[in-house]
Amino acid sequence: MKRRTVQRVTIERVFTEARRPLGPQEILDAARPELPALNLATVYRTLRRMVEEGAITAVELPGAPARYELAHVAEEHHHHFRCTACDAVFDLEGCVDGLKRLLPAGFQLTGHDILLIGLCDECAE
Amino acid sequence: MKRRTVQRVTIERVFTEARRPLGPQEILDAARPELPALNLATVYRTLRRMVEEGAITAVELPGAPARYELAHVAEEHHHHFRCTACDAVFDLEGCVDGLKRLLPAGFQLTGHDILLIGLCDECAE
DNA sequence: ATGCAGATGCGAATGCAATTGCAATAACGG
DNA sequence: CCGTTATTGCAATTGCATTCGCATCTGCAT
Repeated sequence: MKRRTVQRVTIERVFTEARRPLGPQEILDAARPELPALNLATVYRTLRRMVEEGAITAVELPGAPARYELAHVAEEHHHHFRCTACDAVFDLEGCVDGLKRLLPAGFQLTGHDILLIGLCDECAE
Repeated sequence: MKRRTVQRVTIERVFTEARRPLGPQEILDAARPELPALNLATVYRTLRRMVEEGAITAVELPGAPARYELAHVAEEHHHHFRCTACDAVFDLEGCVDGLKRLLPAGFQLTGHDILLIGLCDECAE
């Protein structure tokens, strides 16, 4: 039977408060102030569990370990922004047109990823 | 002093003939018919060397090891397509407009990656 | 043809993210 | 409040891509 532990509750709250995709270490850092004993292995176990349950989904990024975001966010088609200074990832709203135009003859398009890169508001100051 | 070995010449030719980004194992597979003794470590060493020399550049992909493409291809701004069936990556020409529109207030845009996903012409048949 | 670095092949080793074994801990139904 | 058993912390382990050590080989200047 599934139990509602402090660790799990805290990790869930970290997600809802962050409002952006988080990596395992980011989650640990965010949770440590309130739960100093939290272990990275527990974070990984909880992430895996939450993915299986469909509570969160993985955000794969080029050349970086995956981040995770709440499933209800992921349901809305959207893309991401990565800050080159603080390495945080943010959700973007909306999409662009004209992707099919890039497709070579005979290729079938089933999906796409767009990643904007630059400085987030905090790092841009 | 730098030497012109069969291994290196073969790897260079594999690149020019492939006309798409290649991963280390793909390079090995493509070269093996003519150079059965070629070793993966040599492929890695050669790739590293070629990156340092500026002959090729790395193509980072979400959730997959990097591929490499000839530098003169990379100089032209372009994006990539990944086939979900054969896992090959292809170069695309052109780009799209309206990316800035996705940017939240205060964020600075310095670059972007676009990856189209689907079936390549061969796998679509 | 010769010699000497540079390059290769091979297996072992590394780095890093992610996972696991296990004893200790704690959630929760009764 | 108890007992069961899921969950945790911790350290050790895995898996995978990539790199390294070193003896051997081979371009290439002489």
